Amino acid sequence: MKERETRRGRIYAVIRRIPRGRVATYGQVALFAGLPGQARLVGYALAALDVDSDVPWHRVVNARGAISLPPQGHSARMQRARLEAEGVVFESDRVVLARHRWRPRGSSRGISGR
DNA sequence: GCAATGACGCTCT
DNA sequence: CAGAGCGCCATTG
Repeated sequence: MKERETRRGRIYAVIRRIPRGRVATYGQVALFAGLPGQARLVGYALAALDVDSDVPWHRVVNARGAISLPPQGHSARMQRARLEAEGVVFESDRVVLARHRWRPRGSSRGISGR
């Protein structure tokens, strides 16, 4: 499990460029990684992440803005705690994507700000 | 090599 | 707003 990490490496690279205090959805990461529609691959890549990874995986949430990991899970609590520590606001166990959605240059797609 | 599973997303009910 | 169904691809048994 080391070769063919191109796809995974690409995903990690995208996640690494997510600014602090901002969050991105799996679909977004997949899209910017060159894998449109393959949000599952992103989740799979994160699941295989090493504890020593310098990848801010906690900044990745699902399309609803909620943490995909089991709420009672240790990782889920850590993710939320870390996000809140960065200033991310939660609303009913969901991140306010309208306010914290990562917006890389060029992804305007005609948004009026919300 | 086939079958089942999984850190998801979108649409319909 | 919540729940169920279908699709897409990679990893594992």
